[in-house]
Formats: sequence, structure tokens, C-alpha cells
Amino acid sequence: METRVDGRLVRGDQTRRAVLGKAVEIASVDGLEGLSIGRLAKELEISKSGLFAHFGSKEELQLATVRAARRIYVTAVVEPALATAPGFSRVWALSECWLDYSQRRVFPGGCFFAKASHEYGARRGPVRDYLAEVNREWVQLVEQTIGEAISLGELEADPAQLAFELNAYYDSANLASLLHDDDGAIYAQARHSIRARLESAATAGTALPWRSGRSR
Amino acid sequence: METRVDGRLVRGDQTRRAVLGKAVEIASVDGLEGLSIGRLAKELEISKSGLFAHFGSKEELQLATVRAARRIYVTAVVEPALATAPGFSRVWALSECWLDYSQRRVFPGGCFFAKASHEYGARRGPVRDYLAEVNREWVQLVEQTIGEAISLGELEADPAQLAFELNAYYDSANLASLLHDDDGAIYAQARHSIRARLESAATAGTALPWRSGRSR
DNA sequence: AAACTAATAATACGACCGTTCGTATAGTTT
DNA sequence: AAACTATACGAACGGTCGTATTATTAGTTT
Repeated sequence: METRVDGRLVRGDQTRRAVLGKAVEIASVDGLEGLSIGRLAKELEISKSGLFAHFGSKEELQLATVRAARRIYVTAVVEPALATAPGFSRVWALSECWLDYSQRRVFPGGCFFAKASHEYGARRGPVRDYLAEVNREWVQLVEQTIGEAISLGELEADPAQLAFELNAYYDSANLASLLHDDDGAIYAQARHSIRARLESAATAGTALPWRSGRSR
Repeated sequence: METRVDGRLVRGDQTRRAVLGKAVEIASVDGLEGLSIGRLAKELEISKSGLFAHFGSKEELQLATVRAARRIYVTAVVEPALATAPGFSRVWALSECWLDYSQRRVFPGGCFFAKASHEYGARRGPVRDYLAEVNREWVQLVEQTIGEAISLGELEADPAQLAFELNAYYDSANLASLLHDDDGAIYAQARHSIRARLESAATAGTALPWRSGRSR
């Protein structure tokens, strides 16, 4: 099965990819509103009008940027966590992957969605709606992961409640690390809280991933 | 002792007050960057140049806006909480006051500082520095309040750790309520988490404020 | 009443905003 | 080779941005 490719479309795709890569970077630092078409074009050394033609409106560019960020997020956080077997250890992996994603600065401005959600939380329109949807998606994944651990008898908790708490720790660590030029102490603090919370919810027989094999 | 007042200065003060009141409103929804001098002047029906003269630069306007927001925050959260006696009940009051402040939308866009801190977290400059300082101030207050409760033998915890966790619950509830047009369910969830966390840290004899006198 | 000061206003500036338009170029199809 | 299509470009549009300069008005002091 041979796939004929249109060189023009390939070129367009590459441009689009480059634009969105840069857009995600800029927006994670300066926000989706601070992301301007002129600046984006200048940094990529392409024409403003040519760039604009790819999206048709600022709002479409913003939406495409959030979609691009979502793909990066899935690759950086979701997929690595799903590589761990379901159950307690996957809940822990999810936390570790998230903190790592924030600390590694996958987006230079910290978690893209924490930033964008705060930027658009009090507004209306498609951008906000999509951000809300992505957030729901994520919370659902965390709840589901917790649910699996409960089903496997490794955890005892209200999934929604525990998911809320874990998420709170993630976001709080992310913000504090940004605001205070953190050297890692804040992430350690978050890890400590997560560990304590999970430990208190673990069932008796469950092996705790952060203890290397034997109990202390 | 009689105080002679200069009518011109009074007039200027009133204007300044009105400007900052509006500025804080706008910024809590559209951010400190979205806060523009032209828009501010238009909404207040005064001249752009006259308004500008009060601050001298956009950055000074932003700093003055954050300072104004801080005063409102102190009035809405800190002072009411300090009306409660030190100890476990004050820790609880702090949480209640904060959630109430967020839920009542003292700022139309939810917590001003959550928004502004995310906006400036990844940047440099005086605005970010001041936001970081205000945050430190707040965290310190929470830790100190927890410390008092420990000294009084009503609580057992690491103050920094518990403060981190409570703050995480506050901010997380604030964001989720904005993003999902909350009817109050999210605040209830936060209250539940806070209650559970405080209950687990309370010492044996401590009366729990949310139980009306007798145990269940 | 004159001199002075503080607050406000009018006007203008260059830079950048998102957007539109006409055109040139590269690549595909016939 | 001709017709067509997708991508990219330069130039211009009306607006708004933050800021500077200059003038006017309101209020105080002498």
C-alpha cells in the first residue's frame, strides 16, 4: 500500500508544526493572550500573513495551541504513567510523572494548563470551554486510576475526593516552584504530602512503591 | 488637633481609589496584562492621560493594583480569621474564610492572587517579586496559625507541610469552581478534604469546630 | 487679587495588534 | 504545456497600546 504525498501539504504541515511548537512555548510563559501573531512570526522568521493563513483567527490559533499542548501533556505525563501496571503503583506513577513533568519544565513556564486555565477561568468562549474539557478529561483519568487500585483491593478511598487532593498537591507545587525559584524543595514537600496521603489510603497488604522492597 | 485637608489631594485620592477599585476588578478577570490604561479610563469616564499621571507607568499601575488587592484580601480573609481565638479553631476559621472569600467572589474573577501569580510566575520583574512576597507572607501566616495550635496542644503536624496541603486545597477549589461553573459542589469537596486532614491532625481532646458541641 | 500647586484633560506619537487583500511561488494534475 | 491548488509573502487597514508634551481647571496660599 503506497501513500502518495502532496509536497505542498507536507510543507504546510511542517510550518504548522513549527508554529505550534513555538506557540506552546510562548503561551506557557506569557499566556495565550500574550501570544501574538506578529511576535510568533518574528521568532520563526516567517511572514505574519502566511502564519495567520494557517489559522484564520487568533482564537483558532489559541485553540490549536491548546490542542498541541494537550498532545505534549499526554506524551509527557499520561503515557509514561500508563506504562506502570494498574493499581496502587500506577496512582503513584501518575503523581511522579506529573511532578516530573512540572519540574523538568516540559513547558518553560511550568504546567501549561495551570497557566491557561487560570487565564481563562473567569471568561467565556471556546478556549475556556476546551480548557475545562481537558481538565475534566484529566481528572477523570486520575479518578479512574484510583478506581482501579480500589478494585484491586490496594486502596481505600473516595476516588473523586482523593483525585481532588492529589491534583491540588500537583498544582500547588507547580505554582510555588515558579513563584519562588525553587531548588526542588517544594517538589519534595509535595512528594511528602502525596506519599503520606497514599500511605493512609493504602490497604494493609499493599506494597508501597517508594519503599525499596522491604519495610523499614 | 485639627487636620487641615487640601481639597485637591482629597480629589486625587478619591480618583486613585476609584481607579484601583476598578483595576482590581478588571485584573481579576482579564489579568494584570489585560488591564489596559485606555480601557480603565473609558470605564471610569475619565481621561487616559489624567489616569496615567497618577501612576507614571503601566508597571506602577500594576504594582498599585496588587497592593490594593492585598488590602482587600486582608480585610476579607485575614482579619475575619483572626477574630477567632488562636488554636485549632483559628486554623479552621482560616480555611472557612478563604473558601468563603473565593466562593463569594470578593474579586469577580476568583482569587486575585491565584490568577496574578500564575500570570507572572514564569516572568521576572518587580510585579512578580511582589506577588512572591505576598505569597510568602500568606504562607507564613498559615504556618504560624498552625504553629499556635500545636503549641496549645490541639494539633500534631509539621506546620509547613500542613500549610502546603491546606493552601493546595484552597487554590484547587478556587480554580475548579471557575473552570466548571460550580454550584458549590467543589467547595464542599474542598471542605471535606480540609476537615478530614485537620481531623487526622487534631489531638485527642480537641473539640472539632464543625461538630456542634456533641460528638456524632 | 496674584502667585503658586495639584489634578485633570487634550492632543499627538511610534509601536504593535489582528485582519484583509492582491500577488508570487512551489508543487500537482490533466 | 496549461490549468489548478496550497502555501507564503508584502503592504496596508483601522484600532489600541503605553507614553510624553502641553494646556486647562480647581483649590490653596500669600
